[in-house]
Amino acid sequence: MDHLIFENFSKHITLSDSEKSYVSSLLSEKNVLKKEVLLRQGQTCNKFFFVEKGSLQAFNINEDGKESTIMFALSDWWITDMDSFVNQTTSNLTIAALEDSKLIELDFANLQILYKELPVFERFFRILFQNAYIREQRRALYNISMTTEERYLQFVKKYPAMVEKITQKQIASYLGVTPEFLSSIKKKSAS
Amino acid sequence: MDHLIFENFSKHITLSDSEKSYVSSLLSEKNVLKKEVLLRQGQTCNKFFFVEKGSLQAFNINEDGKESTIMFALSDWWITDMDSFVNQTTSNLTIAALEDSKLIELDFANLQILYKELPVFERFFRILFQNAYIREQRRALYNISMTTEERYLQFVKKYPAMVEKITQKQIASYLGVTPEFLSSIKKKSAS
DNA sequence: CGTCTATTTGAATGTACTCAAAAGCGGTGG
DNA sequence: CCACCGCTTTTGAGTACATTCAAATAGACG
Repeated sequence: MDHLIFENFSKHITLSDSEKSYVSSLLSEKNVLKKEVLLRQGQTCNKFFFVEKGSLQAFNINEDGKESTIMFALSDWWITDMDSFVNQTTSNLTIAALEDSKLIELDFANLQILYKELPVFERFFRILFQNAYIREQRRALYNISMTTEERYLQFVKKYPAMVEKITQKQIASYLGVTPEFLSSIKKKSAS
Repeated sequence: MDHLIFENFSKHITLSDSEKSYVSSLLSEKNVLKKEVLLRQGQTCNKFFFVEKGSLQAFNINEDGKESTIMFALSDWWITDMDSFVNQTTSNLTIAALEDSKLIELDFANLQILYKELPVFERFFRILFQNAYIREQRRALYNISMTTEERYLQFVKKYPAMVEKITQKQIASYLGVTPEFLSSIKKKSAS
C-alpha cells in the first residue's frame, strides 16, 4: 500500500509481510486539498491521521475568535485531537490542510482491532505517545520559562521545514502572541 | 507488596497473582523526607516514581535562577523526567518531595525487562502516556490561549488537593508568572 | 489587474515584571 | 509556650512586555 507509514512503523516495531497486509486492510488513504477541513471543532474525532505528504494544522478558536495552534504536522507525522479521539468526546480542535496532502487514516474502531490482533501496536503507540508527551512537556517548560523572542527563535531553529510552509500569523498563533507583536520581535531580533 | 500501585495497574490491565509478585520483584519502595531530592538537574534520571503517599514536585531552574514547575504529583501519580528517563540523557529537572512521602521506584533497566516479560505493560504505559500527552496538550492550549487569571482559577478548580499542599509561589512557578503578580491576581479575583 | 490577506508600523492602553519594603506565618529552639 | 528567624505573601512605584486599533505597505492568488 504505502511506503512512508510502514517505514514509520518500522522505527519502533517489526512487521511480517502478512501482518503488513493485514494492517493495510485497516487503513485508508485520503487525499485532501489545501484548506480542506478534516475535523471541525465541536465534532467527535474518530480518525488518527498519518501525513504521507503535505502538511496539516490543528488549532482551536475561542469565544473571541482568537486562533491558537496546538500543532503542525508535516510528512511522517501523526496527528489527531487525541483527547477527542481516545475519549470519544467533543473536539476543541479543528484540523485542516495547509496544502494539498496525502493522508493515511486509522479510525478509532480499527485501532482497537489493531491493539487486539497485533499487540505489538501497543508498543508502537506506547513509544509514539511517550515521545509526544516528552515534546509537549518540553513545550510547557518553554512556554512558562522563556521569553517570546527565545521561543520564536527556538521554533524557527527546531522546525525550519515547517517555517517554509506557514505564515507568520500561524507561528504567532502557535506561540500564543499577536502577529503584530511577532513582527516587532522579528525586527528587533534581526538587528 | 503495595496496594495502591496495583490498583493503579488494574485501571488499565489485569494481572494474575504470580504476575503481581513478579512485578513486585522489579519494584522497590522508598521513603523520603520533606525537601529530599530524588533527581537533581544535570543527572541522568533512571527511575520512574509512583507516589504511594505524599507529594512531589518536578521543576527546572534556569540560568537566572528562576524556578519553573513542570508538574506536581500526588498520591496515585507517576512522575519522572520522561525525556531524561527514556533517552537516558541529562535531566533538565529536579524532583523533590513536598512532604514526607512513600514512593515506589521502577528503574529503567527493570522497565525494559517488564516490557519484555509482560508485554501487557506496553499497553499499560501506552495508556498512561496517552493520557499524559492529552494533559500536556491541553496545558499547552491553556498556556497560549488563556489569561493568567483564567489559568490560575482553572488550576485551583482542577487540582484542589494540590492547592492544599503547595504555596502560592509554587503555583506561580507552575503558571510561569511571578509570585507578586499571582498575589495581585488573587486579590483582584476575590473582589 | 484587482482583491484579499499577511505584514509592518505606530500610538495608546493594559498586562506582567523588577525591586524594595512591610506584613504575615510557620517552625524551631530556648 | 513564647520569641525569634526565615520564608512567603502583600503592597506599591517604576519599567518593560504585549495587546488593541488603525492605517499603510507588501504579497499571494485567481
